[in-house]
Amino acid sequence: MSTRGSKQAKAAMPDRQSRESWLHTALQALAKGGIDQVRVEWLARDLGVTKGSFYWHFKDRDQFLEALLDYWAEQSTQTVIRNRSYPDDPPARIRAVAEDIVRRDLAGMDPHIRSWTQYDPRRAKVVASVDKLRFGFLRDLFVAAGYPTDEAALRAQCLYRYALGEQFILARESKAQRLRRMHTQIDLLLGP
Amino acid sequence: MSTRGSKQAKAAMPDRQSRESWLHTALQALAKGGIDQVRVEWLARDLGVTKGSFYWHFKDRDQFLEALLDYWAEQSTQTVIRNRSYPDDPPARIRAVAEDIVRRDLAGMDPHIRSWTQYDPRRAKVVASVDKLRFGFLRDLFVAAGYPTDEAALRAQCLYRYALGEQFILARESKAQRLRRMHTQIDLLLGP
DNA sequence: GCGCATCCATACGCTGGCGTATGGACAATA
DNA sequence: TATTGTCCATACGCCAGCGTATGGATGCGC
Repeated sequence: MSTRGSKQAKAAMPDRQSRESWLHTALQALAKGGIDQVRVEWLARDLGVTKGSFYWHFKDRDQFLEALLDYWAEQSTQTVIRNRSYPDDPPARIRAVAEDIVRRDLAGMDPHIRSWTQYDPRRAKVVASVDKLRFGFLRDLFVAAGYPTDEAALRAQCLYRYALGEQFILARESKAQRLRRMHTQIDLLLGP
Repeated sequence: MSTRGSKQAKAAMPDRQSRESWLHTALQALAKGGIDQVRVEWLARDLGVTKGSFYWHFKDRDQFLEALLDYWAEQSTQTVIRNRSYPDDPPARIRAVAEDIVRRDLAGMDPHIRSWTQYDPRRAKVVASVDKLRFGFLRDLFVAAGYPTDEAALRAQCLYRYALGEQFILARESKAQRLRRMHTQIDLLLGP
């Protein structure tokens, strides 16, 4: 889809570089104020350039927003997949992953993403695929912890929805509180 | 704050009536497309009137949005409080309430509300108060089911966050599936 | 040097949605 | 009937943000 390379596969860097910086800045803006904080001229100001750059890299705002959603999806899935030395003991592993979810405010933009995409089928599809991948990851953790697939799926769904809901509620609570609750929540899921 | 009555407390109806119809229509719009679907002229078209009416009832859009949030809070809390003949058996009661939460798409606008208000302290406060009330309601249900206060609070928080997360994910799943999962989720919470 | 491609600056037109000004339409009261 | 208050229609000014047109600036190949 993004074949802007002119001739061979020589150096696609200079283009992609700046293209990605637009997307990155846009994600920052989205995270802190929702989709209507993503304005071409505001991003340009943040980047220290003008709209001219934007309209060279992207056709228009709509196409940019599509790219932005894909970019978010890529970032999100990568963050899940990149398992950076979690413990081996399954329960401890689950706890570590959950802590990670809370710590990274990376997830803090989920509300905005979902509010933005919820009733647009094309966009909702992208979010759904991210959910699917995240959920699969969690479910495998519970499977590794010894639960049969159905039970594991159930508990993973519970945890995933809990984590999602968690982000939406507080916004004004300490991370310590969130972590504590998350732990007790996981204990509940790992118990019976 | 809304002292528009000119003389006595005779009939505040004609005014408030139309005022509320604006708010009601705005909530509809908000529910299906987020806060930037709430445009003065669009609401006017939906209502079959013109902006003239709007600016008679409200000072400007900002003040209207404030009123809208209050209106949402009122609706939400009323919906929770109005316990319309739930069963007496605590577990069954919890199940019934949870089903109610799923059935009414009333809750479907939570994502939009939260995305809209999340990083505005004044508005977040309103949402927090609604959360508090809803949560208290749920916690009391678990207390009634025999759990000590702490345990009850924990499980209520779990359920509340679960229910919240639930709304954000699907948007394209059948209600039957949602209900089934909600039930199994509650069984998990009522178990140990 | 020249030509060509990449990337951005400047300046402008255009539209959508906010807010205002003003004047009806209608009902109630006197 | 005249008056007053409530509610809405019409018409306009205004501006923020999108998109475009055009012309540098810079770097690379030859």
